[in-house]
This record gives sequence, C-alpha cells and structure tokens, in this order.
Amino acid sequence: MTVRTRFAPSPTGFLHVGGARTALFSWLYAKQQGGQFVLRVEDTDRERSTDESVQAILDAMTWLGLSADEGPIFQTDRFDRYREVTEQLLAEGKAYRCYCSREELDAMREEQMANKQKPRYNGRCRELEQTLRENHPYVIRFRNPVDGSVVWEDAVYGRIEIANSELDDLIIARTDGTPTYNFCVVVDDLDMRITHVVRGDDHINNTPRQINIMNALGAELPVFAHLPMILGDDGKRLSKRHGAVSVMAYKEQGYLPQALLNYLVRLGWSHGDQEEFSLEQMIELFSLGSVNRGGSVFNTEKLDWLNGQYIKALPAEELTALFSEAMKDASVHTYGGPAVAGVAELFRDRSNTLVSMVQQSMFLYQPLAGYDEKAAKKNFKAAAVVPLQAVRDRLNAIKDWDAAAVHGAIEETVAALEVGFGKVALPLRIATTGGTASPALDATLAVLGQGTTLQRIDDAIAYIEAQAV
RNA sequence: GUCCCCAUCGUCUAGAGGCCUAGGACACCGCCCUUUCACGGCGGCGACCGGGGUUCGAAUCCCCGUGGGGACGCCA
Repeated sequence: MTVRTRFAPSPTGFLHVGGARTALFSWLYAKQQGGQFVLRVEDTDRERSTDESVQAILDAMTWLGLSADEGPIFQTDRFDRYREVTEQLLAEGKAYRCYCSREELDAMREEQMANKQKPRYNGRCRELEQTLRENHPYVIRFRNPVDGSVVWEDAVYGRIEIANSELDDLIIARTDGTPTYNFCVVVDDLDMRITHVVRGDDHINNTPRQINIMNALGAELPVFAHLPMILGDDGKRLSKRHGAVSVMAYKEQGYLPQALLNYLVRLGWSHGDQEEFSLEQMIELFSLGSVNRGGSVFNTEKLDWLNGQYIKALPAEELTALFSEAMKDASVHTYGGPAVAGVAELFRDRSNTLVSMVQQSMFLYQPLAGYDEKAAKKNFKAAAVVPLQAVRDRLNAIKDWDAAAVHGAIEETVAALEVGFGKVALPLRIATTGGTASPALDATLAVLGQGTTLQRIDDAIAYIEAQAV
C-alpha cells in the first residue's frame, strides 16, 4: 500500500514555523516511503477563512519547497459529500438530531465547570424521536460509544488509551447544516486514502473521537503520528496570537529555506550528533519513531548560525543572485556600483543572513551615512591628515587598481612615514567605510573603486579640518 | 477542575541497564589566527526535577510527588 500523508492547515492566517515543521515531517515521511503528500485546506469555518490566508500558506509552502503531490483540496468544495455521510450516519442511528439551544449548552457547560467537572454534552437529545420537527433548528451529533475506551498505537507516542466516558456526543453538523472539523477530517482522511495522519499533538485529544467515527463508518484506521509542539521563549505553545512568526517573515529577514528546514527538522528529531542535513539526507534518515515527545523551544540564535553555514556553502552564482535580490528588496541600487558577485564573496563569511549582508555592504553603493561616532572622535584628529594625504597620493598613482596594488600603496605609506600599520589603515578604513569593522581593507577598496576611494579620503580630510576649526 | 502528554546543560539534543567522570550543537567566556571586524582553530563554563523502589549496577525500568504543556467550542 502506498503511503499517503497530508498537511491540513486552516486558512485563518499565515503559515508559521510550527505548521511548517508539521508539514515538513509529514512531507519527509511521504517522500521517504516513496508515497504521496496531500495538501488539504480546512476552510469549513467560513467566518475566519480567507483567500489571502490560502495564498499566504501556498506561497510559504512553495518557498520552503514542500510541494504537494495532490491538492490543494478545499473542504468547502466537499460539502455534498459530508452531507451524504451525515445522512448515512443519521439513517443508521449512529448520529442524531439535537435541539438543544446554544444558551442551554452554555449554561450546562458553566454549571459543569462550577462543579469542577469536565464540560461535556449530557446527551439529552440522544434518545429523542428522530422525526423531523418543523421550525426547530437542530445540530447533528455523533452517537459516541458510552463504554470502553479507545486505544491506538501512536507512531511517536506509543500506546495511548482514552476512556469513552471522557468523550461526549460531538456535533458533526451545525444548525446551518455545515459540517464541523472532527467530522470533515475523518471523511477526508478516509476518502483521500491517507495512511499516516501526521499532525501536532494538540490533536491527541481529538483522535479518539475521530477513531470512533471511523469505526462507525466501518473504515480501516490510518496510523496516527502526533508531533510535539514548538514552544515560544516562555515555554508556551507557539500560536498566531502568541509569538509565532510567519514563515515568509524569515524569507524577508534573509534566511534561506533550506536553512530553516534544517533548523526545523532538528526540533524534535535528531540523528545522533548530526546538525546539518541536506534535503536528501533528511528524506533518507527521517523516522517517526525517533521523533521526541517533549515540546521544544524555538531558538533564533541557532537558526542564525545554521543560516550562516548555508550562506558560506552556497555556490557563487546562487549567492550572487540571492544577494542581488536582497539588495533590490532593500532598495539599494547596485548598477554602476561595484560588481555584486565580488561584493557577495567579500561578505559571505561575515553574514548570517542576506539582510545582514546587505546592511554590511550598503556603504559600497551609497554615500557614507556619516562616520561611526566613537571611531571618528578617537581617530579623526589633526594628526590623521598627514597619513591620509600620503596614502591618498599613493593610491592616486595606482594604474591598475586591484587589491595587491592597494595593499602596496598602504605598505609604502607606512614605510615612508615610519609609523605602525594602524596609523594609516585605521583612519583610511574609517574614511572609506565609515567605521572600524569591514573586510580586509585592500579587498574592500579594490571593489569600492579608485575614484570613490579618493573622493572619500578627500571628504574625510575636509571633515577633520572642519572639526579642527 | 477533569482527561491526555511530557521532563538530560540557558536553548536544541545524544543516551534504549554497565561504553557516562553524561557526548555534540547554539549562545556565553578565554586563547590562537589577524591591519579592524568577522570567519576559522583550540580550550572553558554548564544538565540527568525530587523521593522511593527493581537490580550486583540506573540518566536509562516501575511507583509516587513536583513542574510544564495540551485538550475539554455549532474553532480548526
């Protein structure tokens, strides 16, 4: 039997890292087993579902490269099918109409809470005559078994048993006739021949209900694999209203999809001490059985490090393309300026994200945004004019402008002035880059270009002289 | 409150009874490399939630606490 897994987000917002990890594990398992991965959009809540969310989720999946073999399938397109199954259940007496009002239900719940009981539907309409009542709104409830318990062997948690006495007769169709989540999931997973239900462990408590419905339908059960949650810094579950960040925000912040995926796969899963996994390795080595059972806290610092590793290893052309795009996103114009390929190489080992790469190299394409205050105060004194002027003259004399020539000019200046390297290099660095931190000066000036270099030295000298007045 | 689940360095994790004086990674600190800042290399700091069992032997198995998370919707 071919393995079929699915990812079933509800389009009520963006895709966040928690959802992305669930999708990844589900996708990984399908790929590894040579199976199929289905994308299903759970949009039965028409109040909260939006087209924008659908698109946002699709975009994020595409960016991550988690392509679906089937779908997206929309539940709202399947209402006829759900109705058909509800009718069948009703006809077989496995479901019944319930006329209790929301108010009655709310009151019941409140009373149970007050008595420190688990709020459950009391089954008041369970034995009612099923003849239709005119002008009486009703919902349809699933007749849940009263005795015994539901047991399943979870692929990550192992054996889980929940007593039927903990469950109640859940609503499968609302007053307006639309089907509800726990019911749609069952019909869909069955119809779509899903063999492995991989999802967050917040669904563990839904599983016995779903198993009961599957049993009522006489269906064969899929394997259930529940994944531990991803937690925020406070140890609480990540959610849209609680610290969860959109997957696409990571793209905007300059992370690479493969780095994010790599980070995510190590959250709750591991293969010995290995930290870095190519997509191929993930597919080959992944296993549901070695997934952890405890939640894990998302740690951006480690993601940063991993992303840096991926940037270092990126093929030159890819780095250049990504860097150009990031520059464009930041509205930094690169035409007419230093060749982006060379600049990208200059900064690749010093950047953990593409955005940081842009920020560090922007000065090559735009006028200096001023000098680093501390650096200027300490080094732009009258005494710096002589070495600046001296090195300017030698730089000016260079015919073939490259790193070696620049290096030679600085060395000669240092020798001629009989001073330490820093006496020349430091003011020069501040004059040309605006601060004290930059890649090697010779390489930096080589890409900056002779004209701009000389101009910036002149500006610095003028700045120093203006300060002296 | 009831039910379900979980528990190793700050964080992600290795560990499936002796290989553990508990390993790796991120972060942090120090040294080296270096014209600056990074990168890189080397080293350091740092954990088995508590208590009972089982066993010759327990981070690993069992029980009880404690702590944390999740679920209890005409949301998904």
